[in-house]
Amino acid sequence: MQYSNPFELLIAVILSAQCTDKQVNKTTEVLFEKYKTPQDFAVLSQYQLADEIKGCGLYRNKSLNIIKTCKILSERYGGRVPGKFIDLQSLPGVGRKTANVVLNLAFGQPTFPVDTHVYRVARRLGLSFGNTPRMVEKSITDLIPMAERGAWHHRLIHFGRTVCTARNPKCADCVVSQYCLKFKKHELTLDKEN
DNA sequence: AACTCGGGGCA
DNA sequence: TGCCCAGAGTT
Repeated sequence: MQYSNPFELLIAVILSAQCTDKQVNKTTEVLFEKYKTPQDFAVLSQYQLADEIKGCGLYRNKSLNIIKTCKILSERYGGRVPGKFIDLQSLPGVGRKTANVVLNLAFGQPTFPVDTHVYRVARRLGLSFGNTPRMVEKSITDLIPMAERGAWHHRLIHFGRTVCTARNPKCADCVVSQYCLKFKKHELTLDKEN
């Protein structure tokens, strides 16, 4: 994702939940042409914004959250995106994953955003010392050099979408099944439903 | 832990 | 057509 400032990045990442980057790019290309600042978004009605972002799904939640977030940004943060995790995560529509994406891409902080694919793959392969999202996050962050974070993020996601899927993982096609904790413990099998 | 939101992607 | 989902919030 290439966005010209932290605010556009934040909005784009909020929109990207359960939605493809392609759809987000198509939506934001039009959206940021009309509205550029938190103040521009804060005065929109929920229905106006919902209509603009409809293509990204979950539009009722997202439009309401974005408007709330933009009001907070303009009233409490001088119209700027805060650079602290605690501040970001407390914004409506912003969870651990979104906050970490913004911290990494907009503020250059060494975070590793953990989405559902990274979360699942890390636990199955035993890349994490614990099962909670923040333990997976810390384990992965410690394990992978920040210079390679972006590349590994995409590799793990692609791996999770194509091979190490949530249901019916393709263990027969998996090049690392011999190292997989779940596979060794027979909690994953070659063809049974998981 | 389980549910909801929802259009898009894909078989 | 029907199933799943490159998340977060609520109960």
